[in-house]
Amino acid sequence: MRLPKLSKLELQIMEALWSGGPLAIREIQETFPQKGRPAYTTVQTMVYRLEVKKALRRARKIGNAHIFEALISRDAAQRRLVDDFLGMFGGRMQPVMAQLIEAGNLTTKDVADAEKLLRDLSKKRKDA
Amino acid sequence: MRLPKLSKLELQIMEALWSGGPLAIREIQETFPQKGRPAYTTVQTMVYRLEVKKALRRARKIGNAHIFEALISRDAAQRRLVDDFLGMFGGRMQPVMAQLIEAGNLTTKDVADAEKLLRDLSKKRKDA
DNA sequence: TAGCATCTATTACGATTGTAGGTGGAATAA
DNA sequence: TTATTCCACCTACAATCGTAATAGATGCTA
Repeated sequence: MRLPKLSKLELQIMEALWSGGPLAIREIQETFPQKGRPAYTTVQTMVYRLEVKKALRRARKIGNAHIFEALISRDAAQRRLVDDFLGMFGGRMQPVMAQLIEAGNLTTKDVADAEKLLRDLSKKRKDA
Repeated sequence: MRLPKLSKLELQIMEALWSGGPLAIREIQETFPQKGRPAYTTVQTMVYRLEVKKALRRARKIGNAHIFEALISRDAAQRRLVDDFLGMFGGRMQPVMAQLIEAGNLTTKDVADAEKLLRDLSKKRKDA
């Protein structure tokens, strides 16, 4: 499993590490909104499981608390997520786009940005 | 659970019903490619579970075999799928698009189509 | 009608995910 | 130094999913 599959909660934990640097479990837990915040031990359990999956590791210790850091990149994790998602649609992009647009998730600006990104990317690929 | 969450396999089964009309379990099973086709009873179990979730129902009987039909629309199911997916990204569209494009999942044509769809849609909304 | 093929219905099991309690040890505050 | 707080570690458990076997009923075929 080069790129383990991460659940939503696992992703939220990874997100804390990606954007907040190495953190202790208590700190990760506190990145969740008070409303509906999971128990300390719940976060702990998920962190341990992420450790088993080699998605993160213990970087050092402060007092008796472990400090964890991400081992896989946000990009890699998201890539995996997108792949799985597309798999749900049989890999066909068209219905996905249609769905995004009809549900109003995709704005004109998003599409314009996408266009620009595509242009830049194809240019870069030509250059290389 | 107005819109139950469907797994990949469940979606594939629903897909058979959506595109193939009411089907018997054997028929659903045979829509899977020979290579890696799940056992008859595996499909059966999933169909039963979809029945409990009210995603499909027994429409009638032929001989002693039940014929199943979809109760939820492909659109509704996909909407749910997209929502969950966006939830994984914290609801932010931008990283999703970036990911799709960088992974090469999104072509120039896809974006052009999206643009057209957006235009048509905003026109329709203005008209209404 | 006897037997084979086919279905239904039930049951089981391992993996994953979300949830968290309990126990004991370490750090800190008084 | 003692009491309180915080943390680590282990254990548990229900729900969901994928997988399928088994047993019993039904229908078709020779």
